[in-house]
Amino acid sequence: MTGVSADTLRYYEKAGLLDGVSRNVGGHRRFSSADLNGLRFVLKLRMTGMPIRDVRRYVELVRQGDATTDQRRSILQDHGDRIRQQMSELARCLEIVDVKLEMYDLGLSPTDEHDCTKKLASLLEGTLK
Amino acid sequence: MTGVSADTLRYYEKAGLLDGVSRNVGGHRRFSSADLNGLRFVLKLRMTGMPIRDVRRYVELVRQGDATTDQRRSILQDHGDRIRQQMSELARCLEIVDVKLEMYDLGLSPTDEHDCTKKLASLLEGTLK
DNA sequence: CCTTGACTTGGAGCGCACTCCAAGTTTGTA
DNA sequence: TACAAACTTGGAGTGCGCTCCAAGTCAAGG
Repeated sequence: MTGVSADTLRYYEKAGLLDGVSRNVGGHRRFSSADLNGLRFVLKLRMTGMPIRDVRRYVELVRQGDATTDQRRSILQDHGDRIRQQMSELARCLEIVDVKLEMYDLGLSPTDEHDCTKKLASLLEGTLK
Repeated sequence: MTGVSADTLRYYEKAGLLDGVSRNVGGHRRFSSADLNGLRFVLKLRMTGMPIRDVRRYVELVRQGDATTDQRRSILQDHGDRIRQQMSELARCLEIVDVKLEMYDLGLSPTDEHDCTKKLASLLEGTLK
């Protein structure tokens, strides 16, 4: 349902990223929809580069209840900022890849001296923008 | 100059990510500005998640000259697409983090049933949007 | 010339995040 | 009830990307 492997699920639970996944009589895991949404949120944090130990820390704070909301808020605020940074960094890199592609589409060798190459060099050196 | 460690530089060269870094008489590396821009481009690829083996492949194609421009163009096009995917994925995750933050800012426990919680659940389940 | 610090190499080690395995248990279908 | 498939566990193994180390060489200031 979430695209993660059973092994990863078990690993996440053991690592403390999933809280209170209940079991049936035989001991098999039964994921409630709350478990599922917890997992989905954890996956969003992971997908955006939060290390497992930090996710664990966040999940621990959730378990500790309302007294920790301030800490959690600040964790998420910081993480949101990091995501925004990642996005702008990706945008910068994409620009460079696209300029390089533009060069290829103009049929230029990447070692040629040319306006486009210079633009690329400026971008790479960070002397532009 | 680029923020990468000397060890990483040596590792990248050994791995075939840097082409033709020249040496002085004593065998010490002397990075030309071309080397530097090559490195900077490699770093853009790495920063956007291209694995080292794929960067090596790209660099090998560059070394092989003009006959490989088509392959290189398609590599960069595919990679550009992946970057765009990453960016939209980050945007989706950021939206969810921001909704969660909104909940915290409203002073709600994340386990409360509420409009905002429902919005978050819809986002997590992907039933919305 | 001498010393100190930065460089060279090959190779070992590390942290992260899974991923796989073996041996045993539970579940669902015929 | 039999049996295969899917689950359980602890722990070992894998791949990636560095990062560190030891032993030796080179470079620059006093």
